[in-house]
Amino acid sequence: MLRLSKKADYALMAMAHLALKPGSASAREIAEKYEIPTELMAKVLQRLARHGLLTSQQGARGGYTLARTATGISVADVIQAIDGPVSVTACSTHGDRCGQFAKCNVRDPLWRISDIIVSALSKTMVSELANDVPAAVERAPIQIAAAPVRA
Amino acid sequence: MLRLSKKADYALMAMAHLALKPGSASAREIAEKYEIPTELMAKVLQRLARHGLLTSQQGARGGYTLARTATGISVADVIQAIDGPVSVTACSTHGDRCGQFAKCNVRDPLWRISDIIVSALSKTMVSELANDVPAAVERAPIQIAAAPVRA
DNA sequence: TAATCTAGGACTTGTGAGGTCGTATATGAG
DNA sequence: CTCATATACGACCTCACAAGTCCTAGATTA
Ligand code: SF4
Ligand code: SF4
Repeated sequence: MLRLSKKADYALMAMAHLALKPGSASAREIAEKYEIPTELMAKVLQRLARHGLLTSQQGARGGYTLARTATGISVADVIQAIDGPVSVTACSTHGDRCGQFAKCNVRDPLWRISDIIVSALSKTMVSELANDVPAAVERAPIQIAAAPVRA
Repeated sequence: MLRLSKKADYALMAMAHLALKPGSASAREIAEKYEIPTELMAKVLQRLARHGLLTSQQGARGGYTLARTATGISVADVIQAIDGPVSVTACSTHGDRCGQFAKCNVRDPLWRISDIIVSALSKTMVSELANDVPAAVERAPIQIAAAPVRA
């Protein structure tokens, strides 16, 4: 439960890889290194590129590069590029009202929890994935009202 | 993505309902009130009872009651009772090692995020779901190291 | 012009969530 | 006593979606 998709997982691995590696890397290269199905990795990278997180270079000797610096891309960015908006409840996105929407008694509290999660994802940058922070020493506390992140 | 299951959702609604209502309530009663499939609601409640979050009374005029006070049950308790341990990654539980486990470069950072999420869920009590806190005024900040909550 | 790469749609497969059914058992009311 | 109303629980069905495959087109370089 609350698990993120494999594609998103792959995406994060690729981003972390690109954050370290200078220059560009091809889909095949990354896929083989992490034992990810090549075609699937390609698709994931394409999506990241389409969402402006990566820049792509076509043709032989082509590949992908981070579009911004690794400190400027959050894992929330990556996840949302792959899986769409993060939503804890079925009702959170647009008018996706589940059958219980009208009578629901837990909607607001759950949205608040959702904000905490999105906030946590937004504050963790790809750079932190790459050079895995040694000990999470003194990180900024997550404040509830700190996330105006909703879609 | 990162959505919680419908069953968990139903469970939280039921818990919030029971937190308000004095005495006990039957599965059918709750199911009808929130337009939840009766048989499914029953199953969810049974599971909550088996995990010690509810006490059940069989037979006519039977039903369910909160086993503890609403301030003593967290939404993490409820979710875990229904869906098992909260895990952001496929590898988080026991030896559920996905194919990439060996070469994975994002495992640790993701677990840290997972801890933040679990922490948020553990700090929100069923009582807060019930009488939806007026404005989330001054809540304790979520600290990263604050969650020794793993399984 | 052949090899290598991205781009992207169409397709197949597998899994698990959501929901249903059937049956056994407990219990109070009439 | 027995009937209506509950919980208890396993087996089953169904269907959407995640994960993965395949195929074709177009860019780039050696
Ligand atoms: S049950 Fe309530 S919280 Fe869950 S999806 Fe429906 S409206 Fe949203
Ligand atoms: S890819 Fe890494 S983080 Fe994701 S499940 Fe596998 S081991 Fe865990």
